[in-house]
Amino acid sequence: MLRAPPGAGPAAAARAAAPQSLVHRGWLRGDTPELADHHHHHHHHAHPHPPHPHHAQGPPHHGGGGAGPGLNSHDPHSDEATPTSDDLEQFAKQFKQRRIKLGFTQADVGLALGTLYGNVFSQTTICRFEALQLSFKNIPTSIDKIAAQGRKRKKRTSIEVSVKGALESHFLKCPKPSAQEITNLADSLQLEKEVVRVWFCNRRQKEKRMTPPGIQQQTPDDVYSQVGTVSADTPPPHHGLQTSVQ
DNA sequence: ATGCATGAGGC
DNA sequence: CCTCATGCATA
Repeated sequence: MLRAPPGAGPAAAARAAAPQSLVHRGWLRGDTPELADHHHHHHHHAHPHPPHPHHAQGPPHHGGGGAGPGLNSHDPHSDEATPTSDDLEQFAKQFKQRRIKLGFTQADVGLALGTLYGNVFSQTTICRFEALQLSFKNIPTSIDKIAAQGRKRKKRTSIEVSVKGALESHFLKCPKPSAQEITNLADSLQLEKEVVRVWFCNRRQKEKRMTPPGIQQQTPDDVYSQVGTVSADTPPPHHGLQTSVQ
């Protein structure tokens, strides 16, 4: 699966990466996401805990699937990085292509980022970023998360396919069962209540990633009926589907 | 690439 | 307890 980078360890990866303050504005609209060495870069060290709004809700993210209609309510006030879903998509795409071209793995990138900014990203995060399954609510939070880890993680319980099927069935009927329902469902399936509860939580998250706003399953005509409502913006065709896997 | 798990923050 | 963002471990 993951193989060592072609004659290049993390060191090489670190040497190569150098976007600007990834955790800030530079990373969404700055110059091209060049992984190749750059020029100036005043390393303003990563601040411990800026009063970042941990996670604001309201998913402006849309799946890479269908072209994202201009649903952005770009705040007119000249603050700054009000990332456009469109920009993100383009950036992610270029980012991935560049990364692959240079022969780096997602893990390499995440590690390199950590080496440079003390902000480590996991392979998972890089992967989800490239797949546009991240919302950018808070990029710098990974620090909080990894810092909080110092506990014994429960072994991943593997749920049998048959059981998964049963859970799926219930999910279709009731995506959000009550504590009581979870309890007896867990009982009938011989699983810990917590496992079932978490399963539903994760299943709901998955649902949102698979059916994000922007996935019009209606007739193509419908997508055109909304132009002129939000903005006279011209939605670029984009790609149809993200089928390319590593 | 993705499934299950952990945690923060919000009701 | 839920939602979200993340990550370890795994298929």
